[in-house]
Amino acid sequence: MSRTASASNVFTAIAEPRRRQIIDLLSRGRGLAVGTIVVTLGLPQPAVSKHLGVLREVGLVSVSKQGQHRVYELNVDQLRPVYDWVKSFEQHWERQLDRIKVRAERRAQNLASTAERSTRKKGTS
Amino acid sequence: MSRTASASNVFTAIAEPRRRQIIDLLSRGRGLAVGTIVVTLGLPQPAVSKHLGVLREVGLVSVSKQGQHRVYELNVDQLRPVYDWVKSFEQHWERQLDRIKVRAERRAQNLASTAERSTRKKGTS
DNA sequence: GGATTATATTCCCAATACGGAATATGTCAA
DNA sequence: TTGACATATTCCGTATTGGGAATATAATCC
Repeated sequence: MSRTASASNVFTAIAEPRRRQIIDLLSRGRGLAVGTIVVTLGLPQPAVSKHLGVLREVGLVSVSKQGQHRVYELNVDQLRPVYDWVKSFEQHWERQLDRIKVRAERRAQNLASTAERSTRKKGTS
Repeated sequence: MSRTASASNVFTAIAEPRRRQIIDLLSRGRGLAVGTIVVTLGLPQPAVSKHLGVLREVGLVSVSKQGQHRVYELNVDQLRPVYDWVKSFEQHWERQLDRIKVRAERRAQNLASTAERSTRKKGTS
């Protein structure tokens, strides 16, 4: 299994767009057979099986046999490391938003006082 | 530049552990020279430059020349797609937490009633 | 058993990825 | 200019990736 060798971590697993698609698909509709995924995403079956293999390997999905199909289910908790990592930057956006807000307010102030001044001028002229 | 070719998206860029290290490092200490990164992470300089190249290519960092060094700065907003994607699974954790909570409460109830029963038994015995 | 369906695996291939060593480029200082 | 730094780029080698086609495995139905 060549493609799975170094895909030993979740970050690598989710780097693939198709795999994120599969994850998205699995995140709604609890438990999907491979065939469903194949049809829904319009990918060749071997490709889907391989991607599912990678996801399985890092624990992002788990399988259960159900008759002649395998039903795949998302183990959403395995995404936690990604969530935690990226969440640690949340504050930066907030800070940035704050800066933008402050700047906007300052601009508004300036506009207001400019308007006031020009109004006064108009009024006095 | 071989490694940068298909690393055209942020998800691929952050798949590399070293690159995440670099991002982490840059996230504190606004603006770092390459040499600082090299020393701090203990990686060979060419490796650092290459990784920075990838990060630059996807817009995750930006450079400014400052004398004879280049100062790299994190563009944290470029991590937004990752954040947004993974955040969409937040509710699943909450749901899971809810389930756990409910189960815990049920357990607590059972324990309570068991305790009550045994107390009553004790009391009546 | 034999055919059919569902899925996994294998093989082959072109395209990268990443590391290391060497080298190029750019900047400052004397 | 020469030399010392700081950083980027190139070259090379090996490993890995993902796709496609073919095939293997497994379960189901007749």
